[in-house]
Amino acid sequence: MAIKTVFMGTPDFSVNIVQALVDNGFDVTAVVTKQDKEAGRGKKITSSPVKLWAQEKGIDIYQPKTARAPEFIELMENIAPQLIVTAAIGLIIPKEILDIPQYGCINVHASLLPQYRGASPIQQSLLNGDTKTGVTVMYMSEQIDDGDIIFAKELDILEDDNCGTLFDKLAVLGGQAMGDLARVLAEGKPMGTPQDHSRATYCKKIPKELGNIDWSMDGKAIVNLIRGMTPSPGAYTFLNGKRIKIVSAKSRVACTGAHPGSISAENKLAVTVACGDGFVDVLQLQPEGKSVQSARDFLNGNKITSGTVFERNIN
RNA sequence: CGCGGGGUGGAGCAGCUGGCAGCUCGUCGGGCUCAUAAUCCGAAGGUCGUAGGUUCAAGUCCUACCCCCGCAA
Repeated sequence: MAIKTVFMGTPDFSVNIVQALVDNGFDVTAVVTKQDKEAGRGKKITSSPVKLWAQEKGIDIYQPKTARAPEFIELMENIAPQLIVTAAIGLIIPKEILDIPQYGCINVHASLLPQYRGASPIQQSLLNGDTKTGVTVMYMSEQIDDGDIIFAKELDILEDDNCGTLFDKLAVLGGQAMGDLARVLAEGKPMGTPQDHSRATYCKKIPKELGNIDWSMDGKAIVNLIRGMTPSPGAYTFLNGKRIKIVSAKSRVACTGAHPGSISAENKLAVTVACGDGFVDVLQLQPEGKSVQSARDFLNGNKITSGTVFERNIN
């Protein structure tokens, strides 16, 4: 028997989850997603990925300004779903709605809770240089990501992973988790295990200024910053008054008296930058107005001489 | 009509005030090397985003359009 489900989510990550719900036999009768907004060049009106997906599938779409609105609560009562699944919905769900479905309101969160509750779990785990992450399937409560855990799936973070690749991997893992969820629900409403609240950590929305690289930091920290900020909003630095995004890099510890940020153009395959405890070999970058290019291409087109310095400000 | 950068041989770039299309890399052939992402010699490869216009002459000036990208949201 198909479980009547309402899905709530907004970004691409969420699309994978709903798609997986459909693939696993859930009866997704409606999706709730954020309102359309002006975005991008030319300020065009843009719909959320979940909305575009639902339009294609012909599934009902609701875009409340706030989930607390009485008419929205009433709407949910009328739909009377047996289950609500949420994934990265930018809305706070009131208790009145949490209590509607018999199977509860289940959230998919991109971290191993209780670590990284909040808005930017994937970014934070990379910024901290973690080697393991995962997705947690849990009941929603009235507090942020603190509900009882149904189950979690782990994933190793590789050195080459950045926010973009990890996002994709976790979206896939989240999709698999929906398959697991379907099997669990087939045996009735599962019991959740309370989180160890004493070990909880929180992460807020990442401010884009964080991407401004401080070359005096340790190489490892700079590389983790780059990994966590890429592809969006990106880690950046300035050269000759122009912003340059650093897309990927490796670090190595070495003795150097070089001024942090100064470039040594010895290697043709990397832009080698001095940092706090050695060097950061920049492998891919993106000058303002250009597209992403390899360090090799960058060096071919720009006459970089040793002593050129990446700055923190426009100057 | 939010602000701005850009579309030039396979790649990344230069080409100021219009007058034989250049640089770095790659590719192909050859030399030197135990060897090489090193080095030397040589070669191929471009309707300069598209369509018009100005001019004796346009990559270079003017007009319209298409595409890519950064910022801001």
